[in-house]
Amino acid sequence: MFDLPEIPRHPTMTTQEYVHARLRNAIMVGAVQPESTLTIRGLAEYLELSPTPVREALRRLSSERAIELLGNRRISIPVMTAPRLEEILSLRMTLECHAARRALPFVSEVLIDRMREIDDQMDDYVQSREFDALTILNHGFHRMLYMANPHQTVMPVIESVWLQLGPFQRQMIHAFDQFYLIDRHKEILAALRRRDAAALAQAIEADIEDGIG
Amino acid sequence: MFDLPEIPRHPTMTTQEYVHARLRNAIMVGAVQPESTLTIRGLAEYLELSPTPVREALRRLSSERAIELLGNRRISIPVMTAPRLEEILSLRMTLECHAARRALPFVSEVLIDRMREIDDQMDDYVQSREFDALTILNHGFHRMLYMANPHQTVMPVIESVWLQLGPFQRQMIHAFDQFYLIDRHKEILAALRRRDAAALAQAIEADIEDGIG
DNA sequence: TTCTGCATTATGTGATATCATTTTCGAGAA
DNA sequence: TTCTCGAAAATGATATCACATAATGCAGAA
Repeated sequence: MFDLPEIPRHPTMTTQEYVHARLRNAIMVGAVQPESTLTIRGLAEYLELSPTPVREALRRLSSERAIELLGNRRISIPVMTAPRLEEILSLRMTLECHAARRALPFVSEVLIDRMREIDDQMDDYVQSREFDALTILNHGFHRMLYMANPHQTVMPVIESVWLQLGPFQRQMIHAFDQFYLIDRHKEILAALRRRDAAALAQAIEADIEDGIG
Repeated sequence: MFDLPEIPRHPTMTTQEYVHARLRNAIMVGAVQPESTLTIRGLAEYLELSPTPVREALRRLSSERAIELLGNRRISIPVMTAPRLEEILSLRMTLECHAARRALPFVSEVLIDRMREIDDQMDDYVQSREFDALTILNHGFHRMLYMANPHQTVMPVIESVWLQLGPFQRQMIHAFDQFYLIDRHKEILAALRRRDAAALAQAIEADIEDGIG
């Protein structure tokens, strides 16, 4: 019925945080099918814990627009339509360009090197065809840039957009040739080294655009 | 201790939804002081209901970044600093310009007329100095424009940003002369009538900029 | 076979109980 | 007076329970 990839649970985590993180990860990498029927009690039984923390985790995911809590006892992954996909990708471009532009003044050579390391790791995962790990690394690559801005407030919003694109992650990442994505990352790194805001925005837009396939 | 403005409760609302709506409204109009100490049980007692729905509402508000659930049993309104305020306002400009640009093709004369009606109402509330209602109406004015886009996905994000600015709403709205805000609305309406995207974005940026005071 | 009611089951919501931790606050020491 | 320590109270997290309601499935009719 469910197949939620396991994630490590740190001892400091509350049960609700663990459920949230596990569901979030599953949705993000596209492991939850849009047509799967979710119930609070069903998930609680699957995870072997009480409904209370599950309900709280689901409510949070609903606020992050990863799922929809319909009034009639149905929980669903939002249905994707062509206009909605276009809308979300457009929002993603706007947000990530905004974040990149405002992070640029805080970007150091050390940071660029660390981003390049992630990109190198991604090349390996492309070889071994570990797509879920690839998705996580791709997000990590972008996150590292945007988080350079110590005052940033946009990161949670971007994460929410990534979540909304999650159910299509596997389709996109399978259907599409990965080399484009990687090349765009190289363009992003080059723009960062030159501290070229315009080129950076253009590279990020192209990177996101490629995701459409 | 608390003073949460009452709101109507529709019979279809769950308790959790009611608590969320009431707290959200209170934060949005700036009725919750940043230094006020919130507890789940304290709020539950004040609202005369059990802690369960209160905790769920608080978690949702935390996901919307209206409040922060600190690990050590403290719930707080995020502290505002000058760089954070600048960051949030910058994000608000980016988001609302994006939303406006993408709503413009769907804007009708009827919609513009309805926006003008809200603006007229605002003039009245300025006279009677009903600032909380003015805040709600101002949001309604903007929301009506952005929601014209039937596929929009950005509105919840903008609402989240409004929430984060909530604790400073009363300060801003008191300290600042309202006529600027109203004038900017007139500029927005004029740009809409001309279907002038550039002027629209400029007017919205100016409207948000004025909020700084 | 297909549709319609109705009894059964499943589900979400909210209240309550319990437990581990943190906070609070006062007594005694410095 | 101010600081330290520990007992008492408060708090958050989770499990469980009760209730209303929605979904399900089966029996009988068409």
